[in-house]
Amino acid sequence: MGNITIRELAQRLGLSIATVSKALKDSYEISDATKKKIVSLANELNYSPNPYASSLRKQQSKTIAVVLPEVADSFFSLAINGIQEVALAKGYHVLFYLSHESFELEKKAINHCNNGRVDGVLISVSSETRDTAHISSLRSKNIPVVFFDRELEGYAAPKVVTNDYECGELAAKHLLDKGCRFPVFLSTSDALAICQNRFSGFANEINKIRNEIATYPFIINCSNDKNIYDQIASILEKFPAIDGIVASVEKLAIQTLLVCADQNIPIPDRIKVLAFSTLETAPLLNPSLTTISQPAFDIGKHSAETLITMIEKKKHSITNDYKAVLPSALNIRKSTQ
Amino acid sequence: MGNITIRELAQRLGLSIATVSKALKDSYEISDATKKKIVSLANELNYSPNPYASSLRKQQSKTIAVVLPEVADSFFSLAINGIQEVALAKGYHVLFYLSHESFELEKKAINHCNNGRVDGVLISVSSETRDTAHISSLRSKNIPVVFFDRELEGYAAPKVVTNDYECGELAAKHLLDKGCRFPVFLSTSDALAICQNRFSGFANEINKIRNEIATYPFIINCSNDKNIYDQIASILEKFPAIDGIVASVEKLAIQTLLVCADQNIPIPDRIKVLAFSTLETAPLLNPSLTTISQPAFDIGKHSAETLITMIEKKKHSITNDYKAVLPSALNIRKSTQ
DNA sequence: TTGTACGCGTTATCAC
DNA sequence: GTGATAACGCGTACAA
Repeated sequence: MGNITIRELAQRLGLSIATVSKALKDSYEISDATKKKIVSLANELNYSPNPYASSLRKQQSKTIAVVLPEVADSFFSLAINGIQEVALAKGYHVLFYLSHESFELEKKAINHCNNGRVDGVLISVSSETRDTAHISSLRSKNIPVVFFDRELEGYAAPKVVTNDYECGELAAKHLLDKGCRFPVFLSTSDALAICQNRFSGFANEINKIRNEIATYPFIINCSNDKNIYDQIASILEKFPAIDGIVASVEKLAIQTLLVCADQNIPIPDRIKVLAFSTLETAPLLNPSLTTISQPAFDIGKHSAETLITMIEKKKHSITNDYKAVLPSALNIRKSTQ
Repeated sequence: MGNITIRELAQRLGLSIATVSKALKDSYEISDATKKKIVSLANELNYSPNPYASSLRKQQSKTIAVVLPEVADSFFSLAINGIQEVALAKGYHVLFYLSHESFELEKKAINHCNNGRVDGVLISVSSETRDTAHISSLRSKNIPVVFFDRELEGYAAPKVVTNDYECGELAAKHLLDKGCRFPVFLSTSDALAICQNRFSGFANEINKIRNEIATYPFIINCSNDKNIYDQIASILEKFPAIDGIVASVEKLAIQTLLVCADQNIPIPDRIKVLAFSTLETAPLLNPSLTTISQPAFDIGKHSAETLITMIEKKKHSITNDYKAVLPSALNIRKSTQ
């Protein structure tokens, strides 16, 4: 509205629009004297260039989109911090879209990115996501995409992840070491690469001693977001032999602990619990929670750096098979003693 | 780039740009026949209008900014969910800026909003914020601002908050009830209205019985973000009489619990702890944590609704003295038994 | 019912 | 060193 424009500056100073524009960008073509006049008036009037006019002209928005399932989750909120740090440093703005684990919402979000609104997209896919057409459509418009954490197996794009397979092994080993005979892996989706990989590592270890172990479910999918609590409760009832749980994501961990608390299932005495999580309160829980903690901040940071490199270098530097693997750490606490 | 434009659609169909534009908006001026042709081609080519061109022309961006101190905090992450829900429903995009409790970063963020980039701003101020000039500058450009949770006392703008004063009273009453003689209030900033109000209520209760109580610090500011842990540790050392703590924000609560755990200070036996917090793990902590939990989601939701109402109704409906107060709840758990 | 033409605020090219 | 002017893609008076 009452916004001050470059044209107005020009008129007030009796100069041309072009001169003002150049002066504000400190072009060598403009004399120091007029530069000074222009800049000082601009400051005085608190002039700020209209970003959308500029975007339209330059065909770039200096904006990236971040599409993720949830923000009320310690992993994602830390990752966001990393993303924001890079964005701030490089002069990018950040648009957020939450999928809430819904494929439809994710598609909708991606479609908002298809028209010049953003220069690139950072995505951690929903647990429902199987199809990749929506993401391919970004590529067809030359909008770079980087996956972080929750990638899409088989889709060729740069990815920043953690060493999920090894951590799955580590989790299983730890539980077996601590005497578990019937550990089970709680998955949040059979399509997510992070779950698949974490489980593969887990299963690999379990299989080494499988003949010792009776048949019971190694993996259980808690897909429907609504009643995770009930699902976990019924699992524990149905398979009383279960003496170890690996929660593949934070939400499953918290619900597991709630179920055990409500049903007076002693941890670690009857069931040992290990969670993939960056929960800050893990050491304060009752009992303190053994976790495999991802380098969330660094994953966010590195993925944003990767994306911006692609945007600015026009993808020559980073290829679609680029994959950064940042290691997680096992933090042993009382829930698995 | 290879982006498909309205002009291209027009050329392919041998129509004018105006016709296409109108048809895509389902204008009554265009015949059904040509509408159909246009829409089907648009779909086929996956046409999506350039939002920045549209913003420029319409002088509105359908975008709001959210400026807040932190996202790795359960209150803010839940509030974000509320904001996003409304934004999605009303067709707005959301740009996030984190201040990390820094006034400079907050100013920088606000300055990005000063030029047509956003139609309105939702803000929860940093703990360093005292000056209001940066926010006034938004108003001078007719960009509506709504405060949520962390408002600025004395600055006339719509606000969505919780009943901080009453909750401060409630906190004090509860601790006194449970036998505390020397409860202390941990504040994160002496300038934040939420801290002032929570403390005022707290102090009001304490003062009722003040003559019974020796002199000790009723309120302590943990301002510097870096070493909150150390600050709390030294407070507890310096004032061993302290037998109750009210943590005014989540970060202070967690650090308090960590200090007590490390120093083997038994909760609630030696010190009772109550936190303003929406921590999902509060019931799972050791001991479970008594909280005053804010309606974070609803605060986010209502503030976004308020902002969008102002944007669309051009402020006639909502005045600067608008203030919505959503009540918090006391959840009594073991940390204060 | 459709088309012409202009402007939103910038940037970039080219002429002076 | 400075100034016209043409885009960028869209929306909308106003003609036709």
